[in-house]
Amino acid sequence: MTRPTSPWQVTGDRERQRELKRDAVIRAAARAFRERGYHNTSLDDIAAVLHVTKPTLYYYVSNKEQMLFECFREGLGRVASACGEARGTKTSGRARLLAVVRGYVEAITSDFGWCMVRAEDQDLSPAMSARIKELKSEIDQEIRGLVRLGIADGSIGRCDPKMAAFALAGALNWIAHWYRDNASLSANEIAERFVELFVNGLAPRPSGLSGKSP
Amino acid sequence: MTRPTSPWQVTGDRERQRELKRDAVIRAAARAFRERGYHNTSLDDIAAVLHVTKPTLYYYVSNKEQMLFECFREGLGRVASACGEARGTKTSGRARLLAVVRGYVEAITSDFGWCMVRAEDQDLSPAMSARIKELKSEIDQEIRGLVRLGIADGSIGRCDPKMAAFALAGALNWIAHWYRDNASLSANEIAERFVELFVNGLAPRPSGLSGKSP
DNA sequence: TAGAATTTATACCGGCAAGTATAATCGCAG
DNA sequence: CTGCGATTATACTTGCCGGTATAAATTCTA
Repeated sequence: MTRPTSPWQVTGDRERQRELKRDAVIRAAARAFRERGYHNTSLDDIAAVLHVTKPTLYYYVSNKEQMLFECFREGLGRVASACGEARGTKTSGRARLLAVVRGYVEAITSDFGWCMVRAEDQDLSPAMSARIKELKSEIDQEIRGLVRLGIADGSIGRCDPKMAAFALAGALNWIAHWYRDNASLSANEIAERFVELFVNGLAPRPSGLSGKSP
Repeated sequence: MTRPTSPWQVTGDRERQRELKRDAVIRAAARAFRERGYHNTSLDDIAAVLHVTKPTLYYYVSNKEQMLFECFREGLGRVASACGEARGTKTSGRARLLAVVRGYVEAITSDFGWCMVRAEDQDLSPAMSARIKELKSEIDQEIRGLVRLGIADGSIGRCDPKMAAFALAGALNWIAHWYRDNASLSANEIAERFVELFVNGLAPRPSGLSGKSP
């Protein structure tokens, strides 16, 4: 019911262009939000970065709130797909958890890291807010599941999966507060150290059997 | 140079009243911010909770920004004093760290927990923002110091103190995101589990010598 | 090259909320 | 009860910013 008959699919190039521009808008928004915060960023600011004017933004996005939503989604989506990949592999619970951690750090240090964790879902409409909560909850459940799996297969010691998931996610999310692009550590290095820390804990280990079980 | 001569100190009751009311304003602000976020909270909202009107608030506080600042300070101050107490005791680095964790959880689950970690210092004037950063940095340094101390005295295993402090603080700060007053776990229980987790790590331990060294 | 669709800009509206005169009250000392 | 400081309320101004009506420019198709 759009476009009568023959040239149903446009040049294809036009659509691609549009998509790219839309992505650029979302990206610019994400960066601006990270730097100044959601409420301290005006649409004019975002437009200026792109050398465009405000109405142009509205051509690609329906309103400011939706920009935030898309940023949320982009970031969370990356973590979710890391979870998905981990589920594919058939290694131990601990190994899978570590894979997720790597993907998580990657996502959190991206442009969308800020939105992912520091943006307030209060700033979203109830419907969008609910959707975000849902996505976050899925990730949380995924992590808890991996911890439980690890406990079951013996690759992780006994602990409260819920608390472990909270602590791990908290430590990871917090990276968004202190990470800077020019940081001394790369995303991967950070992931390695976090893994080391969470696996071995702070207590001194009787050296030798540090942590390479299943 | 205020109040000529004799009754320098007023009734004392008057001053006390004022102080109490001011505290009530800050508290109300903290609660409102936590529920709706800083930018979604109007001064009229805060005033309404106190059954007062907006100008009354200005009698106790110079502007909205200062309210946020005071909330920040209150929360951070509590953590700082936990650090101070820990420094008093002469126990192992690990024991002191655990004491700090308890105080930290207490602070983060208070009314000021939200402001402490989720409020954006972007919303503060450069001067105030700088002051907050300073306070946060002091706490961070304190924690790193305890980790180093623990490593030195053998109560903590070898690790990167900076990363350990980041991970620990992150996990703790994140509590502000999920903690609800009616939660099943009390602040103290949360602290215990976190300590257990961070001390022992996720890897299974050869049972027996779990973690009660110096 | 006509003209339709797509893309962008100019110029405006409206509302909300921070902050502020100004004046009315309240409570206590004399 | 009287007058002065401390406290609170009424009613307003002001600026910002999200959102939009409208028209111009650009690009593709035929």
